[in-house]
Formats: sequence, C-alpha cells, structure tokens
Amino acid sequence: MSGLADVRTDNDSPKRLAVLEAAGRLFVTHGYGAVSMDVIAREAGVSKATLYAHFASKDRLFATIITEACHQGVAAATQLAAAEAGTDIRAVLTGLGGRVLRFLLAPRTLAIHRVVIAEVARFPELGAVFYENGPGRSRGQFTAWLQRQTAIGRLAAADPDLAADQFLGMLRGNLYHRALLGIGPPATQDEIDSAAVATVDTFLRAYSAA
Amino acid sequence: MSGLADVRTDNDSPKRLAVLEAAGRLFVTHGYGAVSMDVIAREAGVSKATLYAHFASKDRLFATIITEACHQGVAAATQLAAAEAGTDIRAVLTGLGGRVLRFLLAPRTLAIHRVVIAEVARFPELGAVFYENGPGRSRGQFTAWLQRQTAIGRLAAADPDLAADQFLGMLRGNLYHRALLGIGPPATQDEIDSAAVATVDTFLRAYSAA
DNA sequence: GTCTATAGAAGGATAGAC
DNA sequence: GTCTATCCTTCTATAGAC
Repeated sequence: MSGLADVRTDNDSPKRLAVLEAAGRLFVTHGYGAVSMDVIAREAGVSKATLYAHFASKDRLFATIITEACHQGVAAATQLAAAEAGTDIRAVLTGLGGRVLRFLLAPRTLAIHRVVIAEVARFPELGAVFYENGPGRSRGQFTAWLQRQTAIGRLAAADPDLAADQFLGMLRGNLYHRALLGIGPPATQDEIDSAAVATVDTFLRAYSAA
Repeated sequence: MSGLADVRTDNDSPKRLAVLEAAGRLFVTHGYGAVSMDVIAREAGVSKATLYAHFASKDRLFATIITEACHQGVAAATQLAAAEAGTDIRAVLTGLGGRVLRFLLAPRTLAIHRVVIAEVARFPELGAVFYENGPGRSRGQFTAWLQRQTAIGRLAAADPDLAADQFLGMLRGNLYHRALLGIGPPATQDEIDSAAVATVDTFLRAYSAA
C-alpha cells in the first residue's frame, strides 16, 4: 500500500461520496479480501471505470476508508474528553468509562477494529496509522487528564500511562474481547454500565488520593 | 463453513501433515483471503489434486487448522494453571501473569488471534468455537482458582468472574493491544515482567484478603 | 466524468491417467 | 493416493466512446 497516511479528502463529488459510503460499509462488514470492486461499484450505483477515476486502486480506496474512520474515532474521543468535568472523581470516571465502552462496543467500531487487525499482515503500516489516529490519541488525552487530577491531589497515579492502560484494559475486559469475536448477543446498557462501575471501583481502590 | 466443530484429525499420512503444516503457517501469517490453494500445495510439496483429496474445500482446511490451534491453546493454558502452586499469592499471581502474557504476545498466538478475529465475519461460528476452546477455558480455570483462594481466605474476590476479567484485562493492557496491531518491536521480557508486576499490584490492592 | 465492454491474471475446484 | 493439465469463475484494472 502506497501513501497510507497521505490521503486526500478534499474532493466531495456525489459519486465519490457514494463510493466511499458503499465501500466503507462493505469493507468493515465483510473485510478487505471478501469485497470486490464490482460489488462496490454496484452498491454505489456507479461504474467500475468511475470508481477507478476517483481511486487509483483497491488499496488506495481501502486506505481512504480507514483513514477517515480513524478521524471519526478521534472526533468521538475528543468529544468524550471534553464532556467530562466536575469534582466527583468517581462520577466523572464512571461516566467516561460508560461512554468509552459504549463507543468500543458499537457495531461499527468493532467492525473497524476487526478489519484493521485483519489487514495488519497485508498492510504493515496500517496498525500504526490506526492506533496513532484513534486509540492512541484517546489514551493520550486520558493520560493527561489522570496526570492533572494527580497534580491537584484528586488522584494518586504516579505513573499515569500505566494507570490509563490498566483502566482501559479493565474496561474492555471480557465484553470487548467477546464482542470482537462476535460471540453472543450485543452487550446491554446494564452490562456496560455495570462494567464501568466495577472498573472504577477497582481502579479507585488502587489510585485514590485518600 | 460446514461442520467447524466436527473436524477429523485421525488421518496422519505424511502428505496430509505436510499440507496442514504449510497451510497453518500460511493462514496465520497472511490470513485466509490472501492464501491460495495453489500456494499451499506448492509449499507443502504436493499437487492441488492431492490437497483436495484430503480436504474437501478451502473452508474445511481452514477449519481444521483453527480447530487444532485451539487445542494447542488449551494445552498451553492447562499447563499454565497446573504449574501454579504455593502460598504466596503475590508470587503465584505474578508468575502466572508473566506466563500468560508471554503466551499472549508470542508471534504465533498473535497471528492466530488476528486471523480468527479477521474471519469472524465470514465464518460466524468461528469466534465462539475459538473462545470456548481457548481463552474461555483459560479464564474458567483462573476463575475457579480465584474462587478457591477466596474460599480459604487468601483473597477477597466476591465475584470471581469479574475479578478474573479485570486481572486479564489489565494484563493484556496496552502491550497486547499494540501487538495485535503489529506496532513497534516485540515486547521485551522486562516489559512483560513489569506489566505482570504492575497488574498484580493493582489487583491485590482491590482484592487482597487483608 | 461517466459509461460499456473487455483484457489479462489468478483463484477454487475437477477430470482422467497411473 | 497422487499426479498433470485444465475448466470455469471471479477478480483487478483499463481501453475507448460520449
């Protein structure tokens, strides 16, 4: 794959957008290998020639899809972080945890994670690009937040990176693990909230300032 | 895919084993879609006709590979659990954590996890079969162990399932997450040991009997 | 930019000889 | 069981007209 990080998105012709929409839906649902350019063209309502007029190759099209998905993930993460303010650490963490977990367990998020993990072997740089633009950035913001809370004496996270990893690891826990494997019915809101509460509970026992 | 859970392995002709070896290596390295039956036959040193004499289809061959990989995972997990005994909870947990994490981060383990996650969309039953035979069984054994330790007063894990998920979630943390995405160099022994120590540290602050 | 039609290659699976 | 040779489908990508 050439130029994964250098994908233009300034062109917004209707046909191009239709291709992006169809390809995005198909790729994240069925994976890279199982989706043909014929099917994408048909679903988008354009001819293959038009498709290739906008995207030089299947690789490039895939790169564009994943890059845009990353940016959406960043936007979501930023929203999450910005929405959290308040003095009750437990309430803030629980709210944040619930929102993050809901995002991680959303069918679209899971599908994107699956397809990225799937194609790491084929496109080695894909994993890093995805991580830096998505989960890594969220983690960075969370780490900074933990550090600020520690600085003002509301938490005792001497190693904010480690604390962030442990919090997020516990949060993902079994729900995310099983969801990634497509096991069982989707998690209910109660399960998600309960997992967030339990995570915060354990986390605060280790990192509470008091 | 038909009969994922019902794969015979009683035939051990040399050619058949050569096919299994080559296909296993190729599938976990490059994924299902990127490996052709031609390449498998060539790598195994047999003709395609011979390949199809032993495996009815590419699907069936893939199912056999993954099923056998699951059984290896179960064997590894059982070994891990059996090896742990002792009275110093912290030492036992740290040893166990380090071994589990080393197993999870092994290139072959990561490759299998990647290919299973990748093909969940194509083979819906694959995720459940893999989980039940691999990670789920390990988790069950760990849960039972936590429960016993709680019963004899060495731990205070009122909800052993939850405690197991939190322990394993923290243990995977960022190392497994990044490794699955193929980011950066493989984790060093020091990083693994350090992650295990940190996980046990946080875990025991929440679930210590004292 | 957009289409129809097709080239050229590769894939899964099989026929028939031994 | 094993091989060589091949069929048929599907795939990516492009040529050429409008």
